[in-house]
Amino acid sequence: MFCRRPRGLRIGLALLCLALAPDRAWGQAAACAAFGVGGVLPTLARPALAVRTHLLCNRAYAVLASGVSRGPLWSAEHLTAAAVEAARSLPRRGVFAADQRLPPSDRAEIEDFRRSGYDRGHMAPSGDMADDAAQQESFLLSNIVPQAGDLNRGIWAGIEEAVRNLARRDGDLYIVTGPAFHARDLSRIGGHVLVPTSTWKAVYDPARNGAGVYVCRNRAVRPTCNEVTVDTLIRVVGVDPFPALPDAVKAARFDLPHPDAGPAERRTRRQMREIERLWRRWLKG
DNA sequence: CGGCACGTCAGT
DNA sequence: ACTGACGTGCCG
Repeated sequence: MFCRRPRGLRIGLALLCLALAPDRAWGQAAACAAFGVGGVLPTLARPALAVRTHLLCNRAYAVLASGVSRGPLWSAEHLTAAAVEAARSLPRRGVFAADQRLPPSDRAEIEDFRRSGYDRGHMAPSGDMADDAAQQESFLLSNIVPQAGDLNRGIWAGIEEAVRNLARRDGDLYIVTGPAFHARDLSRIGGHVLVPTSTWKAVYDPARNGAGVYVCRNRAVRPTCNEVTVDTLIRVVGVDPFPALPDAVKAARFDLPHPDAGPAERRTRRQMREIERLWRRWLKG
């Protein structure tokens, strides 16, 4: 992970690579670690996810970029109330750009998203960033996945806002955001960039010593969200957002604030059929 | 992701 | 009318 090209490396070689890493890489890793609970960044519980990954450190978040999905697997932040205050008075702007730290074979390009039908969805949100430089870094495509517009601009935006409000109220939060890919229905845009089936946001609240995860279906028609435990995220997605947390905290349900209701969702034909089906089952007993 | 439930449809 | 393969949605 610390090496630029982990392709084909086995454990021993990876350790060697770690030992030989230049000072700058060590420094980056150390700075990065501060974004994780207890100084520990997220880990991958599913080994298949680890191929062609690159750990990238930014001013306000760390991200693990995948050359397979050509996007982030997780973005980790430590969001403070002070940062939220500063972000509030900062104009929201930035320029989407390919992340030149990644080799061309492992990164998304602007053209991949053009006319794809998907929004460029931030993992670490631009609205969390307290200064211009940090905000610009959030627009790097290593922090971006293809996201359904109604999700990105609807309930997902509401979740981001609700989480910022929680950070203001409780002082600080550790937040890890990422995509989930269901092998059953994978698609790509631009021939390269994998479209996630869901996007999720894990939140640890030190003030209340609790953690929970928002999970949203990344689809155009009915992009609904729900909450699950950290345990469920680890089992299903294969990312442990908070490895340093005790098992009891990961297993416990924890109420996260509900997002502000987005624009009223209109009822689709599919949804009507579902309602009819449930109604029939109810009548049967 | 995997497991279950359900709907569709083609072939008996 | 029955059956199994297949697709799709939901859930944790």
